[in-house]
Amino acid sequence: MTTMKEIAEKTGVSVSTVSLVLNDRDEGRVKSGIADQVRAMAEKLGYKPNPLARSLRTSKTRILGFISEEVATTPYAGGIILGAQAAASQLGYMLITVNTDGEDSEDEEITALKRYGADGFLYAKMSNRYTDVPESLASTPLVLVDATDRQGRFPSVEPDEIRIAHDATTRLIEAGCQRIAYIGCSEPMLAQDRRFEGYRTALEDAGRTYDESLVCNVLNNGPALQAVSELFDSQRPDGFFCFNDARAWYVYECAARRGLFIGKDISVIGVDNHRVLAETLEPQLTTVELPHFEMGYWSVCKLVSMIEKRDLDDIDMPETTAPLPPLDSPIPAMIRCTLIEKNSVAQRA
Amino acid sequence: MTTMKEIAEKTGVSVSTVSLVLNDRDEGRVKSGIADQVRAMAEKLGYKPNPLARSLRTSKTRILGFISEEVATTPYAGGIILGAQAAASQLGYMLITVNTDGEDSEDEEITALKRYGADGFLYAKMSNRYTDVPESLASTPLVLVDATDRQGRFPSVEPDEIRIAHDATTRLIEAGCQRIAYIGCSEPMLAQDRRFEGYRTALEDAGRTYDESLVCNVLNNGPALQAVSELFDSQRPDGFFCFNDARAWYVYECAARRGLFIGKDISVIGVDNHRVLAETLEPQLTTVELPHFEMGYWSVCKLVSMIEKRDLDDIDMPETTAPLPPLDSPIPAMIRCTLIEKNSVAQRA
DNA sequence: TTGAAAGCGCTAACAA
DNA sequence: TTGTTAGCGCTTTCAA
Repeated sequence: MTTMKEIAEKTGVSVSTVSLVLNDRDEGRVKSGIADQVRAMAEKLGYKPNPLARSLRTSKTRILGFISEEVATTPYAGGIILGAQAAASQLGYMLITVNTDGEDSEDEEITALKRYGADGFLYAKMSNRYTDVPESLASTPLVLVDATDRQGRFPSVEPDEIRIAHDATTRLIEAGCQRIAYIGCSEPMLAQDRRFEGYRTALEDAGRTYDESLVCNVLNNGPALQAVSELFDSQRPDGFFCFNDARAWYVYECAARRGLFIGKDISVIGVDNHRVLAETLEPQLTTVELPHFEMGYWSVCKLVSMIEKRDLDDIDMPETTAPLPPLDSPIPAMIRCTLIEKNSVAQRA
Repeated sequence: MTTMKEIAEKTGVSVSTVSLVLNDRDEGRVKSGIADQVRAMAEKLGYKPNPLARSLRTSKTRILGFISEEVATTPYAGGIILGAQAAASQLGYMLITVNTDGEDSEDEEITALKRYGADGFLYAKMSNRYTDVPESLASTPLVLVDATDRQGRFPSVEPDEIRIAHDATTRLIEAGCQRIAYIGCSEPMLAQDRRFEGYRTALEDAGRTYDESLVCNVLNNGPALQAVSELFDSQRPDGFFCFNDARAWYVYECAARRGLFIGKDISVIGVDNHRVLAETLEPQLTTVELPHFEMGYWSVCKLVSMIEKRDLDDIDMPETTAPLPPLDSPIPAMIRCTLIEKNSVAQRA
């Protein structure tokens, strides 16, 4: 590893000059001839600054801590982390991802990260909920990801759940569904409340009346299938908006057992948390993809702008995001919908 | 943040003494009275060493790089990372997880990590394959995770695929299944070859003849369901060993469409890559969980033992896991798989 | 316009 | 048994 010292020696200048030049602080302070020489030598020797030494001096590490309970364990987390990493690397930061098992380890991991000098933190949850931020985090720059600070002290980046649900339900309406059910989540969380709201207002916006007997909130196990089954038979819906793919699966199962086909007899849109389902059932199940990548990406941009106290308007998203597919599907019952939208990420505060 | 200097001043000794004591190198070099005083003061002041400064001096960072293509994007990766993180944190290391999008970014990320001073690397793949290790990694301590070095230069930690398949198939035999099918993966990879081998030898070990018409290797999409369907009808198997849960899904689908029930009419064991399925279909599907946590954990132990050039026999797995072979296991490249069986297979008399 | 010098917090060889 | 000293590689006054 080449050091500034070597460059200084080989160029016949002092280390301070090298430092000045290589940090682009030479404007009007170092003769441009010298500056050029230094730069050339640095290039030739393949100089790369030693971040450790720099950090020791500046107490800025360009390290970001990404803290999540289960996030990194769940499939959909991947997108968030990927996005966060992309942004970090583009902005010259390094992302350290840490999983905490909920309780104990959390504070430990946070202190560890702090000692390594993390400049700021991302605090991510699995699904949008009101969240209490651990005290140990309160003193450093912090952005919540797919979570909302209960005390409203910290900025957060979250998907626009209402809109997601509104869009999905509207799709079902436009596909000609008459009786649209909502298979939700019976655990309390923002995502559930908001998706339900989106479902409801979409119906109302289309001039329909919301019918609570078409709603069924279940957990991810046990009696869920039974509950969906009952709804299926008693209400005979022809369209389903599902909180996630696990729930869409129950509908799928009901249909299979009754000899019905999704995309033909009934329409289903599910928010796709676990990519498997989309991959496995692709032709039949319509999925809504949450803008995970974008969430991660945007959170990091936000965080860095806080750390460096500057606007990051110049930073734009990479082109990885897909546009909304047109709604011209020939078979109305089969709506293929991959909803990835940059602007469906709502930014708060 | 308290520094050694402060401790030195408040205790009236020199920094070197403090350093000696706090690094437990004071045996016979510092009077025990002084040592005690120093330790007490450190404790009182809540001293934590500054890893940056230490690293700058020692050029050891206690940072480990975890590199994976898609791993962190896929659900089952979570376990590996969790395990790796657990081990790292227990051994006093920090894990930096990096996703590369395959080609370009890989070398970049690696160099970045190297500049941050990573002491060693974990290189993980999604499913056991022969892997070419990037040149940039060849010079540092390295352990492959769920992958095998094509040139055999680096140690790797992988599940015992043959045994997994053998166990699963045997289980089906014991459950009384007469015609056991294997739904495999048609992409070439070690895991597929080995699982197939395990399936086959299990049959033979039970005195049965392997029948190739009961084997169906498919991809994860398109014609897969069709192929499984045909096998289902033409061969009428009563037991299925599936390469992964996506494939178990096809069997599930076939059963549902024919009014059959898993766990009653047919038995299915699938290797559970995507935890969702286990959660959703828990009562019906028998799953084999790969020892992901253990793989991660053990890889880190192995890596650290290489870095520190010492045995880690004293390090044992946390309680959540099954016993592991000693580090100098006769087949060093292979880790014995821990089979976690969640549910029972349909029992036939 | 440049360089000398101090120091970030720590370790380690060497003196005392 | 303890302290002095010299850095690790970099940034940043302050003088020249």
